[in-house]
Amino acid sequence: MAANRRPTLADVAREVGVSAKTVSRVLNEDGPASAQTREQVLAAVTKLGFQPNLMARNIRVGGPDTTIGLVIPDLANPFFGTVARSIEDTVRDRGLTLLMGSSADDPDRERALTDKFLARRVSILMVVPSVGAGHARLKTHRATGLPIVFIDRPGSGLATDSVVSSNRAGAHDGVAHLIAHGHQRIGFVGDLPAKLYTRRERLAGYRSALQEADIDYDRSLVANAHDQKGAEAAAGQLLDLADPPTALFAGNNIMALGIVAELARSGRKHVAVVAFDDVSLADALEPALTVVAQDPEEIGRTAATTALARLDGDHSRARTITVPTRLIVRGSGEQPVPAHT
Amino acid sequence: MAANRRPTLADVAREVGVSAKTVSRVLNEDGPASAQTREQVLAAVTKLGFQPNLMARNIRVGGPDTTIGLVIPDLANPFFGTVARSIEDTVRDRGLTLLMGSSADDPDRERALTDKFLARRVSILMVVPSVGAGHARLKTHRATGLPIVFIDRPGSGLATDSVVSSNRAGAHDGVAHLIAHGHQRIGFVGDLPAKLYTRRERLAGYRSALQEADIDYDRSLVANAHDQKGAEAAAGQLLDLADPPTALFAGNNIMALGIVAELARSGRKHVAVVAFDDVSLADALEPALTVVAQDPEEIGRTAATTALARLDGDHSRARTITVPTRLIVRGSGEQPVPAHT
DNA sequence: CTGAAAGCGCTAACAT
DNA sequence: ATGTTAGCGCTTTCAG
Repeated sequence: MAANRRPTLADVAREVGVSAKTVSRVLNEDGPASAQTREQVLAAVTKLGFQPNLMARNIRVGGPDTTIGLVIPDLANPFFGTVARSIEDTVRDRGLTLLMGSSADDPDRERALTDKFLARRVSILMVVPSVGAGHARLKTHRATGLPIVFIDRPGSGLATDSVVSSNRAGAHDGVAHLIAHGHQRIGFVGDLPAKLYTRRERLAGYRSALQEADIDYDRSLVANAHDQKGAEAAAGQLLDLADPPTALFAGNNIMALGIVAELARSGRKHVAVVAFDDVSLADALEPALTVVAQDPEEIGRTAATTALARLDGDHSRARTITVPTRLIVRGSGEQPVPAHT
Repeated sequence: MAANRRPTLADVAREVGVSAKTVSRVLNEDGPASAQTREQVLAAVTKLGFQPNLMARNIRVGGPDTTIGLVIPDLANPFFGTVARSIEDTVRDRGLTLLMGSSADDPDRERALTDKFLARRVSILMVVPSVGAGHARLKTHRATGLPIVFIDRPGSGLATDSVVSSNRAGAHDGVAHLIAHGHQRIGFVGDLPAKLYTRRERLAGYRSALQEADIDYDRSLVANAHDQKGAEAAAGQLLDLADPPTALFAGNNIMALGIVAELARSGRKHVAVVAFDDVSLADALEPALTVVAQDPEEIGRTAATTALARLDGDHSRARTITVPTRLIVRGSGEQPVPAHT
């Protein structure tokens, strides 16, 4: 039961009676090899169960490792999970493997993860940056040719590619939809921290829609939370105001879950709702949930193709690519405004 | 703009005027070092932006790499995403990093991923095995001491640890709940392929509940699908039967989404539903969705602790650990049975 | 077509 | 407290 040593190139070479380099040649289809040696080598490889050590190979070749480092806030969040799958699908035929981790939106954890990825010499680094994480230290890595792409939010202190949703326009459209259906007092439930890029942008879209309709911005209608339970509480508080909102706008998918759960729990079916980001079962709710849908597949695909282009020598200026959102009207935005008393 | 070479240990050593080994010692807190050299080294490290090459280190040290290889069917599926996050949380303080990939339940893709992970000398291999993927070839890796854990389903051809839900008992309880509320014709919408372990087990639980209640098993009430759209169609077909079911049991979370969507779309609110695996917004549906909840956090945690124990020298027999499910009654299982005509 | 030697970046095992 | 040598498993380079 002792841990057997794994076979190495040299073991295979010895078995066949050739040099290590010959085995290497056969396996990598580098240089020529006689049909006979090829077969012998392949047979020995199977017999010994040899699998080349990719780390050793990489070390010698010197280039980056065939991995992509990906930092997202939460592996369990389906939005980021979908982004990740899309990235994977896009890079698969390039032979790249995903190294992943959750930052929990904590800059220290983000940094720990990126450092690990850099120490592993990833080919590409992709990060959903946390508030408070500086990225200036990544400059030297950019200089070595490492493509860095920020996803969902731009990074800070580093000019590099980023891929974001049309947060401001999307939120504007969602709120305008509510206004078009007669709502004047519209609550905003956003995620925390308040400085989060997506929250700021979406709040800006919310405000611009209000302004367009000559509705005064009322700070007391803006609430915050950082998880579903918090969003439930935030929604409840807004609706308990003396002059409560008749409609709510959810700043992201988790906030949407909280708002919908709270309305269902408390039986407030008359409150109109529009959410930023689609959620499953939105269709099956009563009323069905109107959303500003993001396109996580496209976000992932864009991030990946951008990074691959950089890897292939694209030296053009850093870009911020905005992936459009789409208002999907399903009904919850049209809940009637209560008659004035 | 030329790709600068990254600094190496030797560069740092040269900068300070010491040997490479000394730098190594300082960085790894191996052996002693005078306060002065330590400081000089650290300064040089910062100045040059040196980051040790983990691959080179690993190759020299010879042990496995500090990574965990994790193969799941779909990075975007929140069930597996939650399992992954739980694994990550459990191994974080051991310094292990996740190497992940989606198999799409395709044995070839599963194999390609595991091979890549093995070539990277992962410390632990965790796989949600696909139907048709043989695992006998992993035996030699087990023999070298590599912990292998199968998640959600047992592997085939290899005696190793696995962590699964109490599929059979859970499905039994869910179906029994429907029977207790008067349902006699209960449809089963399961995922594909039919040979999938979880599907078989859950179907067995369904059948045992029927049998317990002396209800004949009717094959025509069993439908299959492999995605949400398919589940919608499958549910529709079952309900269009001449003698349709009055209740449906969903074989997993995706099937649940399909069934609920179809019932909402077609306005068949009278059909009772119980789903295997919880879904978000289940609470907010009308009626709220009764589920047999799995515990993905516990599954991930158990898989991780089991693997870590193996890494720490636990040589006891391979175990299959069953994580209990829990029936969460929310209402959808109590939809009344239509009066007989 | 094949092999020998050198070296990738790092650390183990001895020196000193 | 520090340095030297060797070598991890592989590939590059240069000879044959």
